Amino acid sequence: MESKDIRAAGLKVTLPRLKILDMLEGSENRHLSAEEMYRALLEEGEEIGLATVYRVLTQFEAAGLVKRHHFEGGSSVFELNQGEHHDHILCVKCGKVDEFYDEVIEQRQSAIAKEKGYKMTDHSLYIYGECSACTE
Amino acid sequence: MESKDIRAAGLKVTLPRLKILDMLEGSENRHLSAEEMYRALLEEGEEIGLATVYRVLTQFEAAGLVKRHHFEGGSSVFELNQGEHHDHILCVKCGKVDEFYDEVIEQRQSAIAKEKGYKMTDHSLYIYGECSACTE
DNA sequence: AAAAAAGTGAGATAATGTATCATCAATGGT
DNA sequence: ACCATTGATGATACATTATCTCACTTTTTT
Repeated sequence: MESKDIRAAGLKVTLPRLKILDMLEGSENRHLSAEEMYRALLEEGEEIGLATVYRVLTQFEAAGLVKRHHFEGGSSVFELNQGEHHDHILCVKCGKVDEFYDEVIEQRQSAIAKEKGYKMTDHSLYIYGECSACTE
Repeated sequence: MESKDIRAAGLKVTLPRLKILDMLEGSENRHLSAEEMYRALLEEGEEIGLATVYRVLTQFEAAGLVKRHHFEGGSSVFELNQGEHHDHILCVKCGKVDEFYDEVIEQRQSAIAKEKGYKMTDHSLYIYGECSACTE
């Protein structure tokens, strides 16, 4: 019952918000763009405007429910924020996205920020390449 | 004499191209957006169109003369590609950009790509934070 | 159930970047 | 140095992604 999460974010529980959360939880693809969600909702027969999708995702992001990523060359994608921080590696051919977490990299990043006199608030690391399926 | 570089890229040596290269070489700020360069050129009295700035920068990028970066939240910025690869750490308040290179991170990235079955072609790492000047 | 508060959808608008095309300039052979 | 060829330019139209506006609707509160 994800309506709890919505309420906890200080937002009213509305149909668009429930549908969007459902979609992020239920989808095969953990990383969806606003446009993709909008089209999928249309196909389900929901009458939800694109502006609403963007608006809701931005609110969810502010509330920490989802994470927004700017992958190279395209639109932003969103994924459920389920605790664990991770970075992304993606295939430039087929668009496949994998996740990883590397403690060494995390530590080096903190060390670098400190060394340069920055109070780190965020970081983004994307590795681009060709996945095994596309290389063959 | 940077006209050599332009010629080596298979491009004709034209005034817009020279001016843009000059600007990238001479600027205090190593990281400039197309729009910034366009406005600076206007102020210098050059009659160079914005489309030309974008076109030339894209060609320079293809030729390996410049690197394009997509920092969070804004437009792309360009910097001269002077050999050494490096990553960026930037201040979310004042926009300051610092560069760094960390061998450990580079190695871990390669290792992760291999581990996940990707042939790595590129990667981007941005650390965001507040610089020492802005923290006070 | 009514009032107050917040959310919604359609379309306008913004921001960034690319494509088109008539005109103009740089290069290379003479 | 001239001129033909090839490529480059600038103005503007267009494309894409995302946000803003506002009349109307839905939630929530009372």
